[in-house]
Amino acid sequence: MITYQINKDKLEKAAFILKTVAHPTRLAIVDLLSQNEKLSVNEICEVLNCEQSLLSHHLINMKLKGILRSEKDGLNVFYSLKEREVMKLIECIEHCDCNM
Amino acid sequence: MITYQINKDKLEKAAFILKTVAHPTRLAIVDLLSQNEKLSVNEICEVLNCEQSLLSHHLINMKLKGILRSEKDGLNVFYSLKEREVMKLIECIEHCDCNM
DNA sequence: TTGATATATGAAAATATTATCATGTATTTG
DNA sequence: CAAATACATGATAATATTTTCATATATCAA
Repeated sequence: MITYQINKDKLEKAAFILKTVAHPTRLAIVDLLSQNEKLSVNEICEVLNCEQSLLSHHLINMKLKGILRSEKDGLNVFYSLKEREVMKLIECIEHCDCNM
Repeated sequence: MITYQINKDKLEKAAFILKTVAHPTRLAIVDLLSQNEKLSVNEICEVLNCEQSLLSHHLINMKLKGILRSEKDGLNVFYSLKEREVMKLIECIEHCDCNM
């Protein structure tokens, strides 16, 4: 008999966070921000070579989901990691050698 | 000037793995299998209360992406975690307190 | 105030994922 | 062999995500 105790809520929450990060561009954003305290949309835009509006959508989405925070300074908006824990995901994935 | 060295390939690979796991049912599967060396489709089906065919799709998908392995034994097919590293994702997520 | 720059917004289009259903295959049992 | 069980498959439908594009807003500088 298999027992299973994990909270369904927790799973959904976790999947939700994972989904937020499970995208090359968004993963790159997390990665970038784990190496740079804060970056403006424009800076990220250039480094990642991503269309401004699309990047904006991503950033806002990630902020909404609690992964990033933003702070306005004049014309710029600087984004930074809200939960530096998320960095661990990247590390974990980098060490994980799933064959594909 | 921001430097960015991460391999684009690696990001895509990582996002790919993450996507595979970023789903409540699939996360539950990983979780279940981290606590039980191997389980048959039927067992997982019952514990998760998931429709057989849908579960099969999930399992095969996860196997295809290198997260699970399967082994046939008579009528049953037993699935197990191929990369126990993936468990760390769960732990990580559980400790991560992203506010949502 | 005008123009330029940085970012956001929202609708629509393109694409991908997830779920459902009907049916197929393999294995075991009687 | 026929029936039952466990699982897989594949098409389609339902839904969600991602991208694009046109435009809006805010701030700064001249």
